[in-house]
Order: sequence, then structure tokens, then C-alpha cells
Amino acid sequence: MESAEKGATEKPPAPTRPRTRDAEATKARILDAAKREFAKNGLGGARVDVIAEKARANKRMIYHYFESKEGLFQTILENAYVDIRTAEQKLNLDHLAPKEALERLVRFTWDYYLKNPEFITLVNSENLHRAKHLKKSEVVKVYSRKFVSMVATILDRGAAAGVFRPGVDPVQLNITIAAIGYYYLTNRFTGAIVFERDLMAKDALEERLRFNIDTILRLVAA
Amino acid sequence: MESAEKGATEKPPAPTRPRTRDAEATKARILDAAKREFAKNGLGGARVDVIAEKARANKRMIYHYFESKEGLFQTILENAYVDIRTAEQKLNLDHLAPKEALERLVRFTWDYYLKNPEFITLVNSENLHRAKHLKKSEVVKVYSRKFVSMVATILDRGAAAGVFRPGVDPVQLNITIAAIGYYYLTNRFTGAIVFERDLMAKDALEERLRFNIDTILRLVAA
DNA sequence: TCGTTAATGCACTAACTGGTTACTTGTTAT
DNA sequence: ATAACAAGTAACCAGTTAGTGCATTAACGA
Repeated sequence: MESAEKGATEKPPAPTRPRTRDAEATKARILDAAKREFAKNGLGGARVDVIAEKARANKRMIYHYFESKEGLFQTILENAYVDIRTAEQKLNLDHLAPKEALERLVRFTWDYYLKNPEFITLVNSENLHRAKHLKKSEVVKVYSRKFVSMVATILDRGAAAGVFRPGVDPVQLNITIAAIGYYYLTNRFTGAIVFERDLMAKDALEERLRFNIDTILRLVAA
Repeated sequence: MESAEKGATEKPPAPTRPRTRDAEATKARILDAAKREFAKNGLGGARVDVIAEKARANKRMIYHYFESKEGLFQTILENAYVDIRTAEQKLNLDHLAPKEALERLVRFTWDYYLKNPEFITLVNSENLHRAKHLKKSEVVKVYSRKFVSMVATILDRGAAAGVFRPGVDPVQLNITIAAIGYYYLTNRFTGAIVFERDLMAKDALEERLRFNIDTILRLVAA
């Protein structure tokens, strides 16, 4: 994640280092390739050789940096959670009116899932494995607490202003906001067959987002 | 499974045949074992040898009856869909008042997911594979249409009676009913970490069901 | 300039995996 | 009884798979 060169000893003439060896860059390429491969095939279905090839790195490097296939998966999963929680914090919902804040959160969640489809697949894969990798992560817990309290604050402000009914559990609300977007997208393939619709058409996506915002606002309405 | 003696040499006196060789029983054991193995490890993670062992059948039998690992998966997936759709049809919602019918459907969906956790995992696995197995099934489509029209009827009846607002899309509603139960259960492992709660405790499950019923009724309320 | 350390590459393996070949044995209609 | 067929078995195979041992090479501080 660091970008600057470490040995700023006034020697490196080229600002963009044309290194033949670059640990950070290699690591980053591996992480990127692995994220896509794990998302596409799940932890069990992903192939280490394929990841190495996609990353234009030697397979040996994967074991050098990440110890094992599962170690690599764990890093990627942790990064994925930190990424979404960081993006959520940047929303600055405290400056908005409660209703607008909530609508913005629903919209953000939807857009994030749409733009980062690997997130959903990684989470699915992790749940198939009973969250044994995420369990080891302490960072994720810290970020999660901030996230829950963010929603709790919106609910409190809304209740105080009389626009939301009181007593809504922020955790249940969080789960519901995630659910109505997540389910639609993760099950879009079987859904297309069951409902005989193209669920990913532009207008279908817009309609679903509108429906979801409506669902959440009705749920908390005073 | 079989227990009786084999040497019933005369005319088969028992109508329930105590066969030492029983194609149907073997097939059924394979299906049952495979359902559990696929649900536990996904299509890619499931091992054919393990399925054979669990089913107390020879691996060759799997290929004899189901052609391939994917053929077996397809059969199981199709059965799973037919099972849930059949159970839904038996609910007889047309005899109930619209609100009660909807509540009963939400409750049924929740209970079904709880009692048949393999269903969720199988669907997840199938979506990872872009529904390529389900696509081949015609039965599923027929059953699905009946399911959608069932919900549409409830909505129409409710709107006519003035208890539901008009214009609610039955497909969006169906997706939402499934989503708020499905997401909670499939992501219960990562959810337990993120929200630092035991999501599967008895009272947590009851609370979630109440919340879900409330969500759906508020969504369609006039 | 040189020695140390980190990055990289190649070739290898031991265990698996889905699928098959070749065979034996039970069941049933005649 | 027995031929014909269905049910069942064990051993095996060819291709993969995650993971390693070891040699090589670049970077960099002294």
C-alpha cells in the first residue's frame, strides 16, 4: 500500500523506478490477481498456478509473501472488508438529514456491490468455510464497530427529529440494507431463470435500487 | 439401510422387498449423501469419493446413475428447487386474508431455510457457476411461474381489499422476502464477527423473523 | 568493491482427483 | 435351471494440485 520509495537516499534518478525487482509491485499484482481468481472460483476452486500466471509472478513468490493459499485468501478477505468499511466512513452521513443519510447509505451499498462484485463472492466463499479466516482478523472487528455506530447515530437522529420511529435495531437494519442488495446480485443467475427476467439490465438495476430505498425508508418511517 | 435377511428364497412374502441389491435405494442414498457433501463444500470442493463413502455405495455407481459429478449436482439442484416450490404450493395461501397470507409466506420461507440449510448453499454454489446447471432444467421454470403468480394473487387481493397499496411488483417482493431471510442465514458466520452477536441463538432467530415480517408488511401497507 | 539480504526462477513431488476398465454377483423372466 | 441383464466392486490411470528445495540474481549498505 505504500507508494513512495524507501531508500530516498538522493540516488534514484528516475522518479518512477524501473526496477527489475520490486517487492511491493509484485505483492500488489499477486493480491489483485488472487482477488479475481478467488472471486471467480471460490477458495477451493481457485488455482494457485493460475494466480501466479495472472500476476505475472512466479508461484514461489506467493508462498514467499503469503505462506499458503489460505494465507493469501485471508489477506485478500481482510483487505476487502477494510476497503468497504473505509469507503463507508468517507460518506460523511452525519452532515445529512436522517432520511437523506439513510438513502445515501442504501445507494452506496448497492453501488459498491455493483462495482466490486468480488466482494460478494469472497464473502460467500468465506461463509462456506464458516468464517474461519475472518475470525483471525482484529482489524475487521474495529472497523465493524464504527460502521454499526454510524447507522445507530442516523437512527437516533431520525428518531429525535420525529421522522423515524424509535426502537429500530441498527444491526437488524444494517443486515436488511445489505441483504436486499446482496441477495439480488449474488443470486442474479438463478434469479434470471426463476423470474424469467434480465436482472442486470440497466433499467432493472435502477428499479431495484428505487425499490430498496423505498423498502428501507418505509421500514423506519415514523 | 437394509436390515432384513437375504435368504427369503421362496416367493417374496414381504411386499417391501428386502433386497440385497436395490437400485432405487442406492440411488437415494447417493442423492442424500451428495446433497450434504455439495452443501458442505460446494461443487468444486465436494469429493466424489467422499460422496460414495457416505452413501455406502461404490463410486462407480455414481457414474452409472448420474454420468458425472456435474450431472449429479444438476439432479440435486433440480430436486432442491422442486422441493421448495412444492412445499410453497401446499401453503394454501388463497384461503387466508392477504395480510395473513403474506405473513405466512415470510414465515414459511424463513423456516424452510432454517430447516434446509443445504438449499441455500446449493443455490450459492450454482450462482458461482453462473447457473449453468439450472439453465438446463425445464421443470424449474414451470414451478417458478406458479410461485410468482401465487404472490401476485395475494398482492392483487390485498390491493382490492384496500389493505395493500397497489402497484407493488410481485417479483421485487418475492426477491425481498427471500433476501432478508437468506442473507441473514447464509452470512451468519461473517455476520457473527462483524456484528459481534450470536445470530443463531434462539431469541436472535425469533427476533429476526419478527423483524422480517414487519419489514414486508410495512413495505406493502396501504 | 564486496558481502549480505531479499527477490526470483526452475524443476520436482507426494498426495489427490474425477473418471474408467475389467470383472463378479444377484435377480428375474422364461 | 439358466440365459440375459442389472447391480455392484476393486484396482487402476492420467492429469492436477498445493507446496518445496535449491540455485541464481539484483539491490544496497558499508
